[in-house]
Amino acid sequence: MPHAGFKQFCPVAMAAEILCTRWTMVLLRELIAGSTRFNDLRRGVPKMSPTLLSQRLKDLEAAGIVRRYEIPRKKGLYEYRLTPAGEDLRPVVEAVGIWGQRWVESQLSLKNLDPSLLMWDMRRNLNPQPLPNRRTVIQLMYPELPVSKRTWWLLVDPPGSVDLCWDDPGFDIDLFVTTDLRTMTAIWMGLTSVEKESSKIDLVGDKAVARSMQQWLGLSPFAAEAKRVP
Amino acid sequence: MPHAGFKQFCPVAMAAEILCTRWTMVLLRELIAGSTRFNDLRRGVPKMSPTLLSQRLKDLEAAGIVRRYEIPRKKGLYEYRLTPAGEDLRPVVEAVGIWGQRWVESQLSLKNLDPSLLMWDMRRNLNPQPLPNRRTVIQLMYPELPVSKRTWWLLVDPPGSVDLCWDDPGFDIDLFVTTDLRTMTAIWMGLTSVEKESSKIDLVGDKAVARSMQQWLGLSPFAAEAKRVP
DNA sequence: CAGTATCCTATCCGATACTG
DNA sequence: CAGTATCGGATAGGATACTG
Repeated sequence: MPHAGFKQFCPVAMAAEILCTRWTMVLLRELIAGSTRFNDLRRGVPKMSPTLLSQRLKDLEAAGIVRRYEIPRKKGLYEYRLTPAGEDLRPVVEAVGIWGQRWVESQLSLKNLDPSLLMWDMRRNLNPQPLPNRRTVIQLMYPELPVSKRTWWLLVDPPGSVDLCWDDPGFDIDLFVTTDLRTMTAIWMGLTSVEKESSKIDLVGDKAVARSMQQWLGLSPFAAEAKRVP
Repeated sequence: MPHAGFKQFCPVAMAAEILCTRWTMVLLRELIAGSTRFNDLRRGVPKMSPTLLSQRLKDLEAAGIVRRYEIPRKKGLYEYRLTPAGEDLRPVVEAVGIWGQRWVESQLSLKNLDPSLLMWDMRRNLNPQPLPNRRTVIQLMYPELPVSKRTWWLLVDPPGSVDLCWDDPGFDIDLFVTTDLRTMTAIWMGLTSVEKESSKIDLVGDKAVARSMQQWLGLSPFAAEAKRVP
């Protein structure tokens, strides 16, 4: 009988029974990063089937880690929110992420490029502060990708709203960024920098916005952690 | 195809691919607690089949987390030791254990009683310091258990050696402890104390050793973490 | 002591399509 | 939008016995 428990009273074992099932840690990361709606979660774990996502959310609910609420005055819309027990998983997910950033070889991570995921994360962490105090539109283009995933727009509306579009929003573009997905991902992960990769990045448009790119690009939460793998 | 990767460059996902497979977290706890030999590891994860243990150790080796050494001058004896990457997993395992101690209901943990595991852990964490400065022998008895698992002996030899026996070592006994496994486990986990459970524990022998039981019993590494489940 | 070898199956999971 | 329904298949892993 695969997947009985570990039969250990140890808290590590008990917790691992809940936390260390396939996809769970990744889903928790997504919840902790702030996604609450089913389809937002799907975006964050695109390779997970909706059936399994649904299943895992139920498991987490049964474990007291998330709760499902209907949004007030919106019939049929739901939110998954972390309970205090769920919030308290933040140190766990952080520890896992820090270890991954330190010890997993970049080559391996960079085998899993995914523009939707990257852009979704960039949207989440983008820092509007260095940008002009007006609506700013940045177009990112990865020429090597098929048309449907090639071009993306980030709309930044002061003071803090950031939107991601995969269709031309029609506004004037402040900055055109053209590069390859691997370079952009490596920068976002903190493995390199805009400056170091300047030969691989083409920036056209507002000089100030271009110059502050490394700043407004909010990097991965783990970007500051240096690689330790020998 | 079950069990491909998550296809995410995120360090949490990359790390989870390595760390969140079945048994791995529990095995890591055992390695971090200090077990190095194959059969010691088996003792720490008794419900894991040797085949799978062997498999996981190979996986961990491939991931750069453990290394296998032949013990010098002892042909055929091996040790599994954590690499720096493995040592750096300590914060991960700690975070998982702390969360488990805080949020997993005691009832659930205490469904997984196991005298061998408990005694093995008691041996590891026992604190000889409050004991007399001579060889001290403590007999633990769980009358409800079958004979083969009923009686255990802890041999403490100053300054720091602690042995566990499951056959009468023959020495004079300083303290006879008789209780039930659930009570002893709950105490060891920090869920209650020797004093609170005094009605369920029978202590016969050296008064001083009996009185300092709560002290020399080295508790679980997570015992200090208070339950938070509502 | 330190593992292999073998067998077998329960179950997890991926894929796809569909619904209120 | 927020999930369910259904299906098949791979495989992880449990049980047990055995070996140098």
